[in-house]
Amino acid sequence: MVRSTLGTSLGNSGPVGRPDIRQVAAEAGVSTATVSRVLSGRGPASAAATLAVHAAVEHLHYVPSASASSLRTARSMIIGVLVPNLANPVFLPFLRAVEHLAQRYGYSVIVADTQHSAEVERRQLDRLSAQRIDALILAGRPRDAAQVRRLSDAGVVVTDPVIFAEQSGRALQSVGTEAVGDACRRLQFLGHTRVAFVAVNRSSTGAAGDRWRLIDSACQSSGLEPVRMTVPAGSEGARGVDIGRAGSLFDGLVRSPGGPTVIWSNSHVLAPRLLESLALADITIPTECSFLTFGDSPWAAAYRPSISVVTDDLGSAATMMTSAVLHQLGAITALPAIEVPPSIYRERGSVGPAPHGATTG
Amino acid sequence: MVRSTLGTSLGNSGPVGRPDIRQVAAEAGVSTATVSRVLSGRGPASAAATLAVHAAVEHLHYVPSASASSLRTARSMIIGVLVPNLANPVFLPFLRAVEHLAQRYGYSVIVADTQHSAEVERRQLDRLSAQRIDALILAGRPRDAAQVRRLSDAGVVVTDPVIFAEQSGRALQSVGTEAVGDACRRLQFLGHTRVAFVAVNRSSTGAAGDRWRLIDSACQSSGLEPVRMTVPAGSEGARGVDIGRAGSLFDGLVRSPGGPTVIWSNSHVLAPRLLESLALADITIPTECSFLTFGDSPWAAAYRPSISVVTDDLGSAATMMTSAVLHQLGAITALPAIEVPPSIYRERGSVGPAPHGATTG
DNA sequence: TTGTAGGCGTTATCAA
DNA sequence: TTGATAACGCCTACAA
Repeated sequence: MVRSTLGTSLGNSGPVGRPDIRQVAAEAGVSTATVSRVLSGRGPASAAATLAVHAAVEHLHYVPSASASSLRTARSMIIGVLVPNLANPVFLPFLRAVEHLAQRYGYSVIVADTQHSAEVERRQLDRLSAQRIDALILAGRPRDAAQVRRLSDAGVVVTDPVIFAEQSGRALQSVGTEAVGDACRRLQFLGHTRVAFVAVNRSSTGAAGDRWRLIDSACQSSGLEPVRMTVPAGSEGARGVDIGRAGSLFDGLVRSPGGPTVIWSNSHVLAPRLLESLALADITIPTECSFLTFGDSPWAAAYRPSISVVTDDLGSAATMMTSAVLHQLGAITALPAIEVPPSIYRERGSVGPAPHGATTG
Repeated sequence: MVRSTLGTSLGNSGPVGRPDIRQVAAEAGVSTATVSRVLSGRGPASAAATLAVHAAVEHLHYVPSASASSLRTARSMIIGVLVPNLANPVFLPFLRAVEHLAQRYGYSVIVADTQHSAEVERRQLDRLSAQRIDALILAGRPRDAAQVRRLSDAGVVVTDPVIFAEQSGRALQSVGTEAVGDACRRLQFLGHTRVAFVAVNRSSTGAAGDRWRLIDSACQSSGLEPVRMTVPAGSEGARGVDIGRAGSLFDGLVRSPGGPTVIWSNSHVLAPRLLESLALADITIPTECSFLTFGDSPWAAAYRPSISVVTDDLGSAATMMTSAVLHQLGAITALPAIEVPPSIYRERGSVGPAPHGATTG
């Protein structure tokens, strides 16, 4: 009989392979079935057997193979998280929340960064599919809905994507709606008329598009004039915005009569670059121009003037999504009745009254 | 024969289970062995067979089970990343780099956040062990070296932890040494004498300890007097530092004769809180006190005065570590001869000459 | 170039 | 309460 060549590759004095459930059984003087029952907690086991098994496990440092278990039980105990762009820090609290909750219930988390590419997304989903993930948490809208649906059809628990659009009915998806309205009303009250929403020029679909629609409609309601601006995407991760160019852009824009009196940054990553551009153009905040951004952080609060934000607490959102997922997976019995954390408009020093005379169109 | 109850749970009209390699074989009119050979690329296969198999795969949306494959081949195609604290944004580029490289070679990445807890770490390592990860990347120093060694003994490729200590010989671990020296020499040149290194009060071992030793010895070489300060750890993730208290702390400290003229923040998360504290105490930077921090970001650059940093490009470090790992795993043949990206002292506006009269001890 | 068959480590069934 | 045993889906040595 060929015991396969695997694991025989090393000399007999080298590190011995991992212990088997059979070795544990032998050491404990019971059958493998008993070991399995004791360790999984499913099925009866005498106190004596339990003790013996645990002793053997300790002694041998036995850790059961997830592959074998998954194969047998058809549950991988893995949750996949599909992130549109891991470079964006907003996903860190998100990921963290998912990971914390997941690990508490014995699940592992596989991160898959789409890198804003349909091709990468396809491969990532294939990989997650291969891993037979029990659940998929979408931190952004997937490019290929069909592939996701296929996973769902195969029994994977799939969440709705976390997006910031107004049109969808789901509670988690409406994140942002109210706060954007609050911000717009407030800007209007302060005498502003024209708002420039600035996003990085990406392949159209994405959070920016959703947010734009959101802002657009909120502005209409408040009688504000929204303007959509894009800055070119630079090299990933480094300094993405050509600051000099953006500086002159703002210079001509903000100072011209009829120009916007509010700059609204689409993302927390973009904001500091825009702020630097404004500083280079010697535009003072909030006297000449108010400023706000999506996404909060200690840095935004520490900046002078401190930066107003519309923020979403993605961590809480992730906790809720993960709870729901774990509930569907049967890991949590009662779904805690937590409300969706509303997004918040947090006004700070960077938003002030519109500069005099700016209200004349 | 009992075909098990799994997969029979749903009615015959519901979503059908995932296709099997046997179904693919049947559809393609070949044997399972041929399917396996075609898909893995290992072993011969005729053009006709290859074509038929691929057609069947497309048609059935077949994705091979990683569990089964792992079980058989003893390779999980999973890389584990152990992070000491996912709340810290410095790990985002790190994680991103690992994930990008890993996925390019077919590996999935499981994130395990230690949450600065030995107990959580143990469970996380157990889980990673259960998943039979092929490699473990340590983004921080593990509490329990023994457990990690056991993984290593079991054949898992384990990296050295990314730490910032001076004592170790490995290139990747020396990240930080030079730059800290640069910063100290520069501070000395600017007339500074006393440097306060501020860290969050954690359970001693960690990057802060390593960095402290690093700074301590670098200061000695430059004739600077280092002082170690800690601020209490607050609720995780929220506002971790009691700003009011820290403010008064700095007030008494910086303004007293013989007090430090440089505040050096241990982390990029801590920095904005300290800055806010300094602002509350009306301490002006860099006139009254210079400021620098570990870890860079667009926000640090955008801050006024812009913040000097000692930064490490953990993304590049992660790329290197992952390359090395993939090399050891046999996924990459030739290890690219990239130099270790040296850490950099990036002086910006927040560091200036020592205030007059401060040099008298 | 292809097919047959056995086993990877675990769990669940069933009989004792 | 326990143990023997048959799968889970895939890979690969070996024979054809």
